[in-house]
Amino acid sequence: MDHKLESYFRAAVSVDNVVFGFDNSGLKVLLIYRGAEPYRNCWALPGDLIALETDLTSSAEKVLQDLTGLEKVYMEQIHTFGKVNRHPYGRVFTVAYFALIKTEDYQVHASSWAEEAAWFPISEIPDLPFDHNEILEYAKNMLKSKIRRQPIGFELLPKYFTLTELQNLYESILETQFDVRNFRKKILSLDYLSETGMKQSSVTHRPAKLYKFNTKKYNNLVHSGFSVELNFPLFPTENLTL
Amino acid sequence: MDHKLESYFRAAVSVDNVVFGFDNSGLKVLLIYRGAEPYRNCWALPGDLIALETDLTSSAEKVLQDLTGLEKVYMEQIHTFGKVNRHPYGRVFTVAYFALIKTEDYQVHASSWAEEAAWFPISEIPDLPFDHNEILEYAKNMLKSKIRRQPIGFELLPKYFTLTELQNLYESILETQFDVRNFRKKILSLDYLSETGMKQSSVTHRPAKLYKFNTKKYNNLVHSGFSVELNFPLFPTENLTL
DNA sequence: TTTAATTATTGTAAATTTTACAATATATTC
DNA sequence: GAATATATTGTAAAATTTACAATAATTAAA
Repeated sequence: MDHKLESYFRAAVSVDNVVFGFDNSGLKVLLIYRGAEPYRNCWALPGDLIALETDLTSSAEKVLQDLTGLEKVYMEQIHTFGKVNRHPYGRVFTVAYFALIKTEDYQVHASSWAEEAAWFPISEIPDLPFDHNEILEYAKNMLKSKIRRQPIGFELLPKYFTLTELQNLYESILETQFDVRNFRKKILSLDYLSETGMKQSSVTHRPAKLYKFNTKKYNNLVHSGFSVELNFPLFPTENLTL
Repeated sequence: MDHKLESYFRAAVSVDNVVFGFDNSGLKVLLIYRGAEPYRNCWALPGDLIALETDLTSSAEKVLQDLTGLEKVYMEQIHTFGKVNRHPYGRVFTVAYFALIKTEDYQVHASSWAEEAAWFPISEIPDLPFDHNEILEYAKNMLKSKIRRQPIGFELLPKYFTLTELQNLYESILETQFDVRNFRKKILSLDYLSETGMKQSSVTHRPAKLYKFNTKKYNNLVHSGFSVELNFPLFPTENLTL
């Protein structure tokens, strides 16, 4: 078997990141305009081949940092895609990650391998090269399923946010609507939000209270074994099945 | 960059399967005794390097089929592990899968690269080579989390089973206990089990009714958008947080 | 300063689900 | 038929979820 061993060591592995952001107009995904072959001059997910001396996790973080300049971002591995012909240059497996970033903290960097970077509304994603559309679908489903079980939504919001913003975020991701009173009751009952005492300013109507995610409270809850799942549906019995 | 391109194509990718089985004495994992280097003469997860002409998914199925002779088994990708030094022969990424099999259908095959194969109780797993213990932890958590949301438990049981067996299965996987009455009410209310009209035989006590998983009912439920999550806790408020 | 416009905030009763808890039924073996 | 062993079932209390609309706070305009 030893004489065959080297025949296995001719694959490449890449990471592809699905970077989600959120603003008042909804959920967004960051795409780059490829400046290099293959698929030069196409919008695609930010990704790169992995250097053999770099850990998988580090590679994913590096791709994101090169693109956004952000460190310590919420990232999670989604799935690995490995069809034989998914890459024109050879056998390339790709490990997909998703990342959640606060768009207000983000500065566009056109990085080495990207001529441009831009936010695309989740509902207006163009045809992407490789299997990137499939990866994006996976990422969307994972986000949907994850936000129901863990308070990751806060990674997409500014440090201080209103309950209305939070509700909009949940509604965008889950593609459904919630009753205002029930949503607030539920999210506050989970007891990991804190009032900041501050209010919105420069709005032309009653300003909303600003809340923040209370990491300490949350960790205590999790540590004490409390379930922090958000039970849905909360409104006109929408059916959410995974 | 082209002159560097080939430097990326020197990785290998493997699949490692965590194969779960279940019998009256609890949850089991299938391990093989390695007959080849590296880590010859160690118990390890069944896995193999991927041939470059084989799709990722097919490779995972092939490893399992070589080992068990089973096709059309419930399999799902868990996670990909890619630390630089996880394999002594070079840069090897491994994609971990878990599989659920009905042990009664299973025939032990000592396959090409395995001298032996044996079931290990989930609580008695030895030290494993590579990062296999870590992979197994991932798999256990995934199974725990998945069985709460999808009726995959049936993949581990015989075609016909009793509610007591089903409860034992859930209790083994979730490492908790349920009240008999509440468990039955809940699982029957989900309405994807059918009575078969048959009963246990050759037991020395009141025989239990045999049920089966009704795929048609289940698909209808899912299709009609019904949630088939099993809400826990069902018993002395055990705290299950993910 | 009043009015209009806009969004924020809050309570409650009904329905549903979950929980806690133990007595009775059905089979085999002796 | 008595002993043994497991299977099966109901109900009331508690908790959660649901459905539903009036009032509050701010700015801009009149």
